[in-house]
Amino acid sequence: MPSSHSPSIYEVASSAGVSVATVSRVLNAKGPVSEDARRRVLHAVETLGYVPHSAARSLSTRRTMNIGVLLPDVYGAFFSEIVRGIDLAARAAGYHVLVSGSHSDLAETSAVLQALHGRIDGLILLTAGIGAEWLRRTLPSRLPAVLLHSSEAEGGYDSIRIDNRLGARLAADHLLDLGHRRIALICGPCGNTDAAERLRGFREALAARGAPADPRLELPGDFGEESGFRAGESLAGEAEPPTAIFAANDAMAIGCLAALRSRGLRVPDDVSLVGFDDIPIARYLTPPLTTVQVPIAEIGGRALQRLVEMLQGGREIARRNDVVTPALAVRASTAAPREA
Amino acid sequence: MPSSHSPSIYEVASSAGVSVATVSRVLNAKGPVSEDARRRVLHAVETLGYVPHSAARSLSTRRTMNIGVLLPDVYGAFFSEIVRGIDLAARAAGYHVLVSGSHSDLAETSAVLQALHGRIDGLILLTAGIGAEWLRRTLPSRLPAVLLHSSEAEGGYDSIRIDNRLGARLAADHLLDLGHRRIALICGPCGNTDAAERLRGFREALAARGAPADPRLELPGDFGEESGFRAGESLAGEAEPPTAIFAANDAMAIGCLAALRSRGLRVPDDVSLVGFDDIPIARYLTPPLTTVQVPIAEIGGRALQRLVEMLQGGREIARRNDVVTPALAVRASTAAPREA
DNA sequence: ACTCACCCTGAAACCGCTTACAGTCGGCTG
DNA sequence: CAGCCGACTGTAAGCGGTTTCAGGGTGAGT
Repeated sequence: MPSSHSPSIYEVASSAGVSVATVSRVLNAKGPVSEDARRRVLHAVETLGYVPHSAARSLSTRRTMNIGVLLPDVYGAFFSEIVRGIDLAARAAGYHVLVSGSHSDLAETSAVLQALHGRIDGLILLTAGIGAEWLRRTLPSRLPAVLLHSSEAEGGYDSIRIDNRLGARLAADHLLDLGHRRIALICGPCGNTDAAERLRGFREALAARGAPADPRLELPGDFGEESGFRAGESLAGEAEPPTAIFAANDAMAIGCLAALRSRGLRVPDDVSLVGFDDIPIARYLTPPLTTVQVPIAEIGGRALQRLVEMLQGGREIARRNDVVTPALAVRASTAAPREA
Repeated sequence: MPSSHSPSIYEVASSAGVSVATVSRVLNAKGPVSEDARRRVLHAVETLGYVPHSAARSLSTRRTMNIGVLLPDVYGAFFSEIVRGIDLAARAAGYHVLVSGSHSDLAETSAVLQALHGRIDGLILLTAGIGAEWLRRTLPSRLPAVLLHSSEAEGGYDSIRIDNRLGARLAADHLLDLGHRRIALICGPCGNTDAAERLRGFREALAARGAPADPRLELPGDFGEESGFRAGESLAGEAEPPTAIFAANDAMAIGCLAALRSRGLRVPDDVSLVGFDDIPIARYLTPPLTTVQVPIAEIGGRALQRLVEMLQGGREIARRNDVVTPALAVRASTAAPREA
């Protein structure tokens, strides 16, 4: 039974008959220590159940060994995947992960950022929809940060982003190749740069092939299942429904699929459907969802590794703005249109 | 442009022409401060862009204002929901959330727990499958903790658990009421107490109604989609397939649904299917999944609130072992058997 | 005018750890 | 044998806050 309060390094030192400096040296493997002293210290640590107090350590080393992850919202499979990737890599590197999500507005985000001061060594920020100037104003300049999902290369910050335009083009081209001409789009939330880029890529692909651009076929959405469902209902109710639908993410595709089915439209026989993200369950839907494949967890892991490099390597590391190239996973939710 | 290093409380004090004690008093709204001094301090804080260093604060107050969340694994919608609930409540209470997942074995978990020492004020632990004695040996006795998903009332700890047996009975009774007699079960991972309880409730319900208990209809699973898919394939291949299937969680139900569909079995016409958890997409599946509804995010939120009460209320709070009662959400994946 | 309470304030002691610096000691070299 | 070097160790000064405690005003009561 250990004593009721956590022992400090002083108690370990006196129990081992050495000074605190020696205890510290043993525990951090720094500086020379005689084999005899080392043994005594380790023994004292063991019997007292000593664990260094990390706030104290942080105060003197100026490192906390934890990194912050700020998300626009903690919701759904996408979030879960990205955090999984980060957590895995963090553990390997000896870091801890402090997450925070559901930031309704920028003021709140900046409050959270403040509260994180001194609590984290680095930051991974999902910034879809956050402008570069806001970042520059709000992010402490000393805080190493990696931006995920930022729009263009945000000047001055490291970032990893998905080539959303390319992904959207892949999806649209796939549908065009199958012979579809009336293709609807379920957009993401306005203000979200990922969503905007996907919209742009989609339009470009259609324009490049001379497909009609019908503004009534671009429906609003918010990346949630519910909005996809509503869009699907609305499209199914059209006098002349589209023969294919591209949802800007998988969650909306799932909602849309449910709506189409409830309206008696079969996928892919009556309508083809493409999603974006390739969340784990996409392949288990009925029918399996054709979608733009993004290595979500891997991106999270890479972001963390990059951050650790920055933390260890100091300043001399060159900034990088990586772009991840998505691929199309063709499954059974797409087919040639009926009367093609 | 703020100076290149973060200002300390001393710089704020000298800039405001007061002592550090006064600055601290202003910032923490403790002790009397003249209106004049308060204004000067706040102004200095503003111009210097001062943010208190939380490690230093933690060292002297002995509180970190962050709580740890340990999960068996960071995966899927269930995790995401629970963290969302915790995060939301944490923000409201001024706490930060340190997550850690993917603990393959107990040794690793206990290492993580050690590393968390001094880093967190309290702990929320998803313990499905962790024994009480391990907890008592490993958890620092001073660390307030709330156990989620623990099996029985783990002596000496606060906990919130779902009544898994009841949930499973609800699901089974629903199927029995519809007239099903050959009901298959896709189990969760062995060693997981949630899974074990669900199995138990399922068997009890069948026994209570005199339904045949066929061990070949209890298939292994691991809470992942893939295992549900395999189970579904195996069941579809039977000479005499069951008329209903109860999957111990929604992810496996989704996998199973895909397998049944690919084998040409229709749900619910040929086979009824029930899941467990009611993850957000369950209602958007085709057909919408009948499932045992668990307020996942709410449970996370309650766990955090409970923890905060313990942290603020001190020792005089009575331990509680809450049980959350699930309800059955009947949707379109269940129907009376064909030849009933 | 003297006390006393009360409000406000600052000096200084912590919190627990790291680390620069200044030894101590034994053994080797010249 | 003096001198030096190198391996080891301890003392004490931070890190940046909070908090105790004593003291300096001020106004009221007598």
